[in-house]
Amino acid sequence: MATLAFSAPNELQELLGERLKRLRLSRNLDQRTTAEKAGISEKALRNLEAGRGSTVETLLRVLKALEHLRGLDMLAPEASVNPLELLRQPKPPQRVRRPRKQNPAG
Amino acid sequence: MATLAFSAPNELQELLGERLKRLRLSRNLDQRTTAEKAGISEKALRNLEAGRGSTVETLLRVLKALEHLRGLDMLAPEASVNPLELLRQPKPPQRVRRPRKQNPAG
DNA sequence: TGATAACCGGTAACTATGTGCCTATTAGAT
DNA sequence: ATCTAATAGGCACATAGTTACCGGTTATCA
Repeated sequence: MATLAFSAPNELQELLGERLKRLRLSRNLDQRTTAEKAGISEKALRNLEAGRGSTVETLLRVLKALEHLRGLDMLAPEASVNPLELLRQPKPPQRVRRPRKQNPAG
Repeated sequence: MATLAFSAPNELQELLGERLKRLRLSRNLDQRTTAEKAGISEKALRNLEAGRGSTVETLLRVLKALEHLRGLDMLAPEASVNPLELLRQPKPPQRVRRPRKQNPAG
């Protein structure tokens, strides 16, 4: 591990790119085929793999092309609500709730 | 589940956005604080959460702000090489390998 | 070792996203 | 029911990513 400790935005993009590339290689797909399957240009794929900047759409298309959409599940889990909450709340919160005011300290 | 079955690029972006929003709410963070912490504008965060298009950089910054970088680990695992391969290959493949030619069918 | 496909990176034109600002809606607390 | 902060989205301009094309490098096969 250790890699995630850096966590500067650019480093993270490069890290993600490297991993996607390894994922692609493990699928034995070349850039041309992958880009084609994803419906993007080879250059966009290269930029993604090099951590040189991409869009979320490009990322998702590539994940799909690599048949790794399960990664999305893990990126942000479907429901991360506390089971306890479910018992009390009929519907999930739409906003963050903050106490309205401090006690006016009388 | 089921959600991932649709897998049209736009649907996926919206799905990802919804999940990120739920993640943020589960952290009890509002958009302003989150955007600030991530170093992006509130509008960019709104676009991300609404699945209206974002950059990978924005996504990663938000994940970091939500302290959910572990999601990246799972998105694309650090090393997805088959243990068996490790025994034979001194270094991981840099390119996809394809057989050069068919047998000229003599 | 030689051949060649896979990979890499630059540019220019186009398109999409980010930012800042502004107004409207509304969930949730009182 | 009322109040208000959180959320939502439009617009104009700045910035960043995508595409298509190019020539150069190099891993890997033969």
